[in-house]
Amino acid sequence: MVRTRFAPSPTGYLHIGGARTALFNYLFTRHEKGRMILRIEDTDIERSKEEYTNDIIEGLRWLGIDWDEGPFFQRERIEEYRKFAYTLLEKGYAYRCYCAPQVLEEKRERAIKEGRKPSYDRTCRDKNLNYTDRPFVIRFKTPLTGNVSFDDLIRGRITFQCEELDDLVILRSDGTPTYNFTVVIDDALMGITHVIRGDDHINNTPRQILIYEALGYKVPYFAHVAMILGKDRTKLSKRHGAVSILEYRREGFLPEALVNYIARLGWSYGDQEIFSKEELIEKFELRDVGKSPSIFDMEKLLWMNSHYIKTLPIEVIGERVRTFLLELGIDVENNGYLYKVINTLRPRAKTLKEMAQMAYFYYREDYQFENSAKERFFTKKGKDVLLAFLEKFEKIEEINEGTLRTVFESVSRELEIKLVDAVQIVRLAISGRLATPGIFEVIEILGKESTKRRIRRAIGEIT
RNA sequence: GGUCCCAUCGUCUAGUGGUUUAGGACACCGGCCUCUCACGCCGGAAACGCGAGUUCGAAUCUCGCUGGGACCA
Repeated sequence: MVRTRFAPSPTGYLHIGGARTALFNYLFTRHEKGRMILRIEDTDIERSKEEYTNDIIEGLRWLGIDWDEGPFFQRERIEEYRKFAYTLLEKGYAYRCYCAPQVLEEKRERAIKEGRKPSYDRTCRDKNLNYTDRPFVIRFKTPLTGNVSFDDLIRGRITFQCEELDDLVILRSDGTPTYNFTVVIDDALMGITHVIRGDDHINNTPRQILIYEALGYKVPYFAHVAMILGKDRTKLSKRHGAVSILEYRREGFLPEALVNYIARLGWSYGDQEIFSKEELIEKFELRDVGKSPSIFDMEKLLWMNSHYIKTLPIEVIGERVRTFLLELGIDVENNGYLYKVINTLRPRAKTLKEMAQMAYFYYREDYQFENSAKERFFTKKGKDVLLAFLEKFEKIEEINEGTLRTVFESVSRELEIKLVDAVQIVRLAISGRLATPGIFEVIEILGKESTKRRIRRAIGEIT
């Protein structure tokens, strides 16, 4: 049975890159009908924060990426790692190293100056030292010769020469285990069969394989996914805008859009662009994941988001846009009126936040009139147009496109202005803006009384 | 600096030796629709990093170079 894990360090928010790694793990696992584990790698006490852990978990939940076991916290497992470090020591796969940090630092600097590789010179490797009164680290005994290779599920065979690897520290002098060690212990103990992670870990892989072998555990399959880069082609970081995935939620993105977008970043299925989650699970294969890094493109994400705004069931959009209306101080029911409003806004809004802003005038009559538009249309002539419109509008029995069109046409004919100008003046009066959904549908939705009040208010604005 | 990875339109990518005048999508440009803004529809511009080799034939295989990235220091 396939077992995977997503193992973030809570030293930062869940960003696009992490979310994609999680998604690929999730899609692969569900496709294979396996089990996915969430493990929080919080051994770096200095930099790990609970705030980040919460952000990661909430981000995953929001995206609909669920897991089967965990979250497990490495901080609670320190004793376990320590035990295994000593096991390696006893079996002769590791040794105590008493080299003082300052001495190591001096040697390193000298090596760099002389143009040699600054790796540990293995002073303590074969001395079998065991002083109890002096601080020491435990180092892994890397083979001096030979090579380590593995068949990456995305990249094919990757080989490293052992000479290039030095004897890495697995347990620090304060008794805390190091990253490359804890990962192996956990992946082995948790029965992980497929490690899907960012390709920034490729260089760690040979060291980890050596530890698996020393411990006698089966080496899992590895799949290294290329990084997601910012516009400047460097690793995505705080400089590139929205940090946490939850920031996208705040900005009015839909999780469906984000999941779809992220999935297509580095993975493809012919020419298809739009995938539901079920479809992704059905079609996702590691062999279709690309090898080259990709650049995050906000424009395409926005397009994807507007696609889902247009196509998701209206009740779903209604429920979600309510949050954003509430932020504008508008508390609404998820009912028929909202649905009418949404239907006019769907083709226009790229985000839910934008949709809420556009919807403001449908719910409130205290909207501001756009300044430049006011200057252009709220003139003496404009006032006449509004007065004429109001007079005719009050007389019509039923509000529909036909009757409204007649009103606009006669107003423009009588005052000798273009139809478009009559429409724009009324549009500005009833919404405060010059770009809105079609004027007829807007008036139909607002209703006769509200429309009249709005027109009168606008007339009052004109001096 | 060392190691490792990567390389098709600006961006995401299809393409696995001939079906390719290299396809789709975003963005961009033009047109249509039209009460504004959008949506939609139609059309356009836009790429195989360079150089050798293998082959009858290479975007596709091999090597080198160049460029980019990551990790370690």
